[in-house]
Amino acid sequence: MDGKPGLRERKKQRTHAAISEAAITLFLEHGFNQVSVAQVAEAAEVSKRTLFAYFPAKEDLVVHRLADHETESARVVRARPPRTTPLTALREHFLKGLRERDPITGLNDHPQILKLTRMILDTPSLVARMERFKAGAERALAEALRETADTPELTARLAAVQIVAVQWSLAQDNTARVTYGEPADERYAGAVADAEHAFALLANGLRHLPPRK
Amino acid sequence: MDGKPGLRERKKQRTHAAISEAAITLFLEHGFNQVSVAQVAEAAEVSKRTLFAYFPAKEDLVVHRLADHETESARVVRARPPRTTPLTALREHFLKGLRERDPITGLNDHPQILKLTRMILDTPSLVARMERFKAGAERALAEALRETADTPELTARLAAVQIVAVQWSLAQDNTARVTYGEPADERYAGAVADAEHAFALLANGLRHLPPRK
DNA sequence: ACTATATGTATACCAGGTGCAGAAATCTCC
DNA sequence: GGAGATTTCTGCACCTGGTATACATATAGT
Repeated sequence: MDGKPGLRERKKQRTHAAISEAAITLFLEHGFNQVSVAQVAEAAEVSKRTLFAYFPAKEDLVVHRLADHETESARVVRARPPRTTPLTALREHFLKGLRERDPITGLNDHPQILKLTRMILDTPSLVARMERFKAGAERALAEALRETADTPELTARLAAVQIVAVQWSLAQDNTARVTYGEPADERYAGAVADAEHAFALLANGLRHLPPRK
Repeated sequence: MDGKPGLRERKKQRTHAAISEAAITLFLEHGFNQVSVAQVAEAAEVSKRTLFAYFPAKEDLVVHRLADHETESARVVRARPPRTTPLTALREHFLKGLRERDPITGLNDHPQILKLTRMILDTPSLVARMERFKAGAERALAEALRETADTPELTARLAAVQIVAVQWSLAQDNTARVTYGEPADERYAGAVADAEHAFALLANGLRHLPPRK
């Protein structure tokens, strides 16, 4: 598909990677707010102006790595096997993520990833930036539902926001526990049980929330 | 409860109101990003530093008016009549909001409110600020569910994020349509139908999303 | 009226982000 | 392989949101 990326293209990729690496290294060492973009630029041997040509905002130096995940749920729904409901496919995919300790599930305690996760959660501007990913994920998933599940627009959007919110909530819970010190392997069983519970709730609805006596 | 607010207290309230008013006026006239906080401070006849003593960030000049709504769902759940499920109480409350054209439902086309809404939705940093309200609403609602519905922690959190996400989605839809030019009174019937559908989905679950053939 | 305290101001400063003019590298075509 | 067009990088000045410091003013309580 791409026999010769061209020198220019390769150089761009290398610069992009260099900036990102320098940024993550510095951020992990001193904290996001303690490092200025000027310092990152200097460490990457690039001008501040160039840095902003590659990354539109300081926060993107960190979160651009999660860009692929934005459309992950949508892709899973589109690629689901025949006779499988979207929810089933998404549940299976999430459980697979837990098994594989995919950082997106929050169930990963490798020190590097743990530290990065903690930094993100402790930095309001980074959390805000993550929320925008959530919005993107909702849009993409709604689109996938509409197209592959013959679902009316409104239903697709409502289902999408519920699903994304629940996945996010599960991941946050795992992250919180692992961050608190619980080893991922110990948390695994509980994480699976919680995920099953969550997807069951999603499937069966909230009508069983008890009334006031 | 407060017989004598005291001169100091009253002055503070007046300053607060003056700054907020000056800000909204200027923002509506020229746009959020086109007006600097320095200009707002000058219009309110206050120093920049004082402005930041009253409002922690520029965005708060706009969104502080919605602060009350943050715990609205939680209050509704706590105050629900006997033998009423949380979901029923929330549905009734939302429908009442539609009837009364509560701006929080998106179903309000008064020019002032419409313009303000449009401005918020068109300004990324303001949208981000709104997301933080959403998070607060989720926490408060989860707490209310846990306490008044005898629901385990996880279930309460999951239910809360779903409910808040759906309400938000409904409001956004209404806002989009009204912003697009549809009069609120014309939209009303559709908004009610959509809300009923959304709460039914919330109650009954997503298990009926069709499989891939 | 007098003093402790809360509130406001002026000024200087920092960091993220952008606009601009020109230098340097890359590509293209001969 | 070199000349010119094009893209990318750079340095610099500049704007804005937000904070620190040090000082002035107004209020509250006696």
